[in-house]
Amino acid sequence: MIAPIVLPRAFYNRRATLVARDLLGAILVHPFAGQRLSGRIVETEAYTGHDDLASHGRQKRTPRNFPMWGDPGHAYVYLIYGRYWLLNVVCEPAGHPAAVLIRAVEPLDGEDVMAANRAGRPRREWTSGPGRLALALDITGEHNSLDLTRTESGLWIEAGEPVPDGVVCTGPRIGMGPRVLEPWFSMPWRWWVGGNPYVSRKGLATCK
DNA sequence: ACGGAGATCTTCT
DNA sequence: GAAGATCTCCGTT
Repeated sequence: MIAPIVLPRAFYNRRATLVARDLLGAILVHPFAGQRLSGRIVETEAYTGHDDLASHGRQKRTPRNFPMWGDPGHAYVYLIYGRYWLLNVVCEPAGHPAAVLIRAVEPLDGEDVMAANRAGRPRREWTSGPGRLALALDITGEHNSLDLTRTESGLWIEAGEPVPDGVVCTGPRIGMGPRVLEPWFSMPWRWWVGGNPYVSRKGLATCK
């Protein structure tokens, strides 16, 4: 068996929209409870800096959002609605706040653990959403700011089968309030694998 | 299938 | 005081 390739820092040291595209097909890995929990990334969203009304990078630096200003390739895990953890990967050079939200994965390894973590829910609902996948893979605030380019961190992302352009869809980000007008037709923010059952939601879509 | 409300922490106005 | 990169439950259609 060929050793898996852990995505290197240079992969993340680019514009968030490009990283969001190229993360499709990559494998998120979290060893937990003696097993390898993993999933194929099938949906992402890009968030950038001061000019992005929806991004935490537009706000002041705070105890919550500080990882966005750090080195690319690190995790930014934050609590939303006081209830769910959301996993992001930091992009762009340090000092430029930007990140990609992992919105959905397709379960690969550790399915029995995921099933237990998702308490009897149908397989489709294990990892089809940013909050859900964090529950399924046991990703929490303890993983905030870990270096995802090192397996020693206990959480990392491996290269997977590339997803060809013909299968990729783009659209506006999910959950944006009325204040945020998305120029998604000129600059795609949300990326997903067309037709994949684990994509979290339908929505306006451009597919090739 | 669809819509509304609640849970509950961080940040902003 | 209110809104938010969410999810689940419970109501009605």
